[in-house]
Amino acid sequence: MNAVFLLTQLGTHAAGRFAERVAALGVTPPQVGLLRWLAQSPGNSQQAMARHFNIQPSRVVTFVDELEQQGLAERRPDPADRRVRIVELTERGKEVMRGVRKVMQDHEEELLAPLSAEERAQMSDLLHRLAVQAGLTPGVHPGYPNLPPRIAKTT
Amino acid sequence: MNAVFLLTQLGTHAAGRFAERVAALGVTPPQVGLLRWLAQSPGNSQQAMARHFNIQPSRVVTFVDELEQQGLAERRPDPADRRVRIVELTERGKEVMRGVRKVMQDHEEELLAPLSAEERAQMSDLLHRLAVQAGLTPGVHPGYPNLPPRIAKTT
DNA sequence: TATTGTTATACTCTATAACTATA
DNA sequence: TATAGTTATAGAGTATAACAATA
Repeated sequence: MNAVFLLTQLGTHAAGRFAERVAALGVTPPQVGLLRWLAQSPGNSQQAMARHFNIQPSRVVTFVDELEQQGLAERRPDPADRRVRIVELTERGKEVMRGVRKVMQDHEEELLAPLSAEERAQMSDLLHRLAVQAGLTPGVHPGYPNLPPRIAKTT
Repeated sequence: MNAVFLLTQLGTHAAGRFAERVAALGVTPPQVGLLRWLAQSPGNSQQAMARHFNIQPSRVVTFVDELEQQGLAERRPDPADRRVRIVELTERGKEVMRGVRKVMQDHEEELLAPLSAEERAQMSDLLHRLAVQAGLTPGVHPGYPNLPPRIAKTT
């Protein structure tokens, strides 16, 4: 079987397994992406979030609504510009993030189980070079925006 | 960046690029999966298709309807059992398949461009071992069934 | 009774555009 | 006039269950 199809197959499989694991923490993979960014780069507006993940502002509203309902994040007014809402992790959000980090480790260990430490390093190196050439943003899953050009009707 | 996240990122990216490429042929990635199977294992029923791709029979109906409307496949009655419909590629379907094979080559070449022949072999080997351990079915993209355990609402 | 294919229905995910409140 | 956030609406994708024809 060719390498790129294997890559796609494994990537999809890995995403599915990850979804199963984080479901135990009560969050979805897209939410995990947002939480990780909120943890790493605090003090950003919803607009900044939309730009970073390359999604529509209206989707950000939905995501942040969800996180707020689950008590994982909060909207805070920006004193400098009353149009802007700063999004921040709550204590509970930070706690979930600790769980997410653990899940990521277990997930990695499960999927790479058949490889030696040396082979894992090899793999990382090869994948990293492909990612750079493909122009992927580190830490941002490409599944966010309108990636798959959905339709292809001939008629 | 960890290897498994890179794998997921690249897999999703690769799937998106592939979708763009086959769109030029008037088909979607799921359709390509079906067409490939129809080409390789002719004479199968819709039920067999549902089992092979691990999808609902009702989805098969939709898929085959589409392929039939685009003139790429046809339903034929099974002489032995009048409940069964055999699905077959049309001439036009076979022609599209030739285009698909070309697209797959170009796609592979584009994504693996940064790697030498030796590194590609290495990569294939590593990925193959991961795929075997993950229990993936060769040639079947795991994106078909109800893979992502969609919801994770806490409330 | 069981199975093949089909239809009907509902629910999630996402894109677009119109709207508000501020600047 | 432009921007941040919001609301409303519509479309694709998919799961489920009920159904007709045949075994």
